[in-house]
Amino acid sequence: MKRRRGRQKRLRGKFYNRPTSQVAKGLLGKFLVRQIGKKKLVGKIVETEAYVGFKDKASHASRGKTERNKVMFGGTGKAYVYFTYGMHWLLNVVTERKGFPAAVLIRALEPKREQFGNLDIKKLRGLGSGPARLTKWMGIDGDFNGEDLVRSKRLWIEDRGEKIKTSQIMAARRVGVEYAGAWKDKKWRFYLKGNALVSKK
DNA sequence: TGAATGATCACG
DNA sequence: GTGATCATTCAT
Repeated sequence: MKRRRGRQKRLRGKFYNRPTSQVAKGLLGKFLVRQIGKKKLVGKIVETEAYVGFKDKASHASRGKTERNKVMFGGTGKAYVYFTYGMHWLLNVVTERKGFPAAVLIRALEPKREQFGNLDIKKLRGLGSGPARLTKWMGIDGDFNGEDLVRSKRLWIEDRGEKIKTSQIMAARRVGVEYAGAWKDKKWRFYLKGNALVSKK
């Protein structure tokens, strides 16, 4: 039996070094891969949010560089992982040029069918639907802060040839940023239309 | 709707 | 040092 191969392409720096909303939309339909020893956890990205620049009041970077957010100011394609609410880890991918703080929050994954075809939708949501759920599922914590997704052997994003049409991409207000003044109404959350793993409608 | 739960940030 | 806040989730 021949193994089909060669269709999976890891995303490179060029993909991430673009305007953040474009990257956020571009990540929909790509696959987040977590390699743990010989095991792989794979989930399709179905929901993202863009956090852009110094002015975005919803962004951690709006009040300048700090110990926590410094990865956002560094190179593109790095993971920005932070702890919040005293119990949750959230995963972002850093975008745009060095020195300009911007990132895409990964909000929901659709666990790959081959691994989880026997689970009902409720259990799949428990794994991948929500930014803190997916990090818990994949075992992503502060140790991954600054991880280079272009080179890492344990975490990356790849293109598996799935094509997403513009008409499938929905834009909405971001979640949990009511404090952000006028910026709370920016439609910088993107998700795949009709997908059951999206965290909020 | 509210509790859980602790790092981070602004302030002084 | 201290107190308020928080890019969430789960149980009530």
